[in-house]
Amino acid sequence: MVDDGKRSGRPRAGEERLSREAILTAALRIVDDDGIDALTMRRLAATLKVNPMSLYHHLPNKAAVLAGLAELVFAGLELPDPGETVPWDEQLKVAARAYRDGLRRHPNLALQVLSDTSAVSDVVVVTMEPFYRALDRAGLAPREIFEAANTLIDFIHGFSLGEASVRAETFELAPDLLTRVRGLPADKAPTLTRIVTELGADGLAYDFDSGFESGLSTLVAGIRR
Amino acid sequence: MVDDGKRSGRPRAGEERLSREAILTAALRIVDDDGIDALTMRRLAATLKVNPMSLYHHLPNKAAVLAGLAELVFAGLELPDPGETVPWDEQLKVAARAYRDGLRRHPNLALQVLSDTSAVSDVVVVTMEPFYRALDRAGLAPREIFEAANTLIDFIHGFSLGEASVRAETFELAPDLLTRVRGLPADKAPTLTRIVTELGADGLAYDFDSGFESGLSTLVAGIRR
DNA sequence: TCCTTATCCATACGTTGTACGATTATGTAC
DNA sequence: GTACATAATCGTACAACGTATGGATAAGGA
Repeated sequence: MVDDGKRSGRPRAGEERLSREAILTAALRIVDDDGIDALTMRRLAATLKVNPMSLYHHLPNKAAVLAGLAELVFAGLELPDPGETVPWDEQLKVAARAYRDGLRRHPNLALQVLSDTSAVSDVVVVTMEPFYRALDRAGLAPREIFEAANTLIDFIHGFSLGEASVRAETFELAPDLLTRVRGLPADKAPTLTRIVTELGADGLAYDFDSGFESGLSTLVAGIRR
Repeated sequence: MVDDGKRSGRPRAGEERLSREAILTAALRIVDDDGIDALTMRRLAATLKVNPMSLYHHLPNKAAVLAGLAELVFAGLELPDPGETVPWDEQLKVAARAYRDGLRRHPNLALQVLSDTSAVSDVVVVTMEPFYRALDRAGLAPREIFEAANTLIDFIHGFSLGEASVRAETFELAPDLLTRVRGLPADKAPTLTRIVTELGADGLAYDFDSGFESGLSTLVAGIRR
């Protein structure tokens, strides 16, 4: 009989191998490395060198693990706030860029994060303060602040979702769109066809960064009235 | 031995019980009724009174079923285009509202639809033509049309995602936010705290429709420069 | 007629989430 | 100390899942 170090009862004080935090950290690593489908309770337990059932003492089920991950990502968001050193519109953009960057750090989690309302709303009210501050400085009424912030957040969410999905498939937008449009009957989408041919392959080259900046500018311009 | 009507070989001509379309339609029904997790190959087969393995003759795997559903939803999107009977900004809004409505018709699929790039891009180029037309009428340059359309679509996606998630949990935003904010240390989010108290419970009452309209107006104003 | 291909079914395998109960240590009350 | 509730872990087991494999039967072209 070999003592492989595994013991079956409660570990001695200070020797606990598990905690909610440790589990979530390991889970985040798995998801970041190998995608959300790679996260199974068994694999998670294995990386923690623990029996799968031990996880259930710290988290009630797998859904709670996923929710915990969303929470983790959101808690890790720290939006910088340059305050009054810059105009309000720049202040708003800085926060928006940081928000996007935070989501982008864990692309495999984008879906989970963006759709997990409970995790989101717990932290989001504090996280979004820089948005509110900037919009307040812009002179908006309370209700307008609220609505403008929501609009901006929705844009970032939609953008991030697209960015995460597309990145996940290593998808080439420009050439794909070109061939797609060329395959269309010309009268199906005349305006699109004209735009694409006017732009040509080079002009179509799209990158996410400039797409994001463009959207941001449009939104800020709209908020300014 | 009872003949229960089941026969094990190829069905006679005209008696086929399956087709890609029939499978997807049944799948959509399951998802709409009981959510995405309720969609299993076994249940799908059962509702079609067919052996689970029969599905695999028409679709290679479950992922293809999900992709097919996304495709179905997108194909069902028909954006009305009032054309020149209204100003370009109204034309844009009409298309945007229809797009949102289309997504809202299958809230349990929102995630799948919005993250399935391949299904999306195949149909989306045609579907979005009304957007391009309206933006063209606004006098934008080709590149600007492209960017503005993307921004608008991203906003709708983000908005729909939030709407679908929240609806799925029958979540009450206003009272929840109030209690949440009241539980905060007052200096954690001063601007938010001030806004919320200024608005009060009534002013906070939020409904998705007006939130969407507000975002739409902001975006249109931004596009107009 | 023969042969390929299309459609459906039966069986079976590996993987998943997790219910249940046993085992051992901790912390508190006496 | 002794007793006991509670906490942390492990072992076993099960139902449900996606789907690989292969067989049955009919369709349709050669």
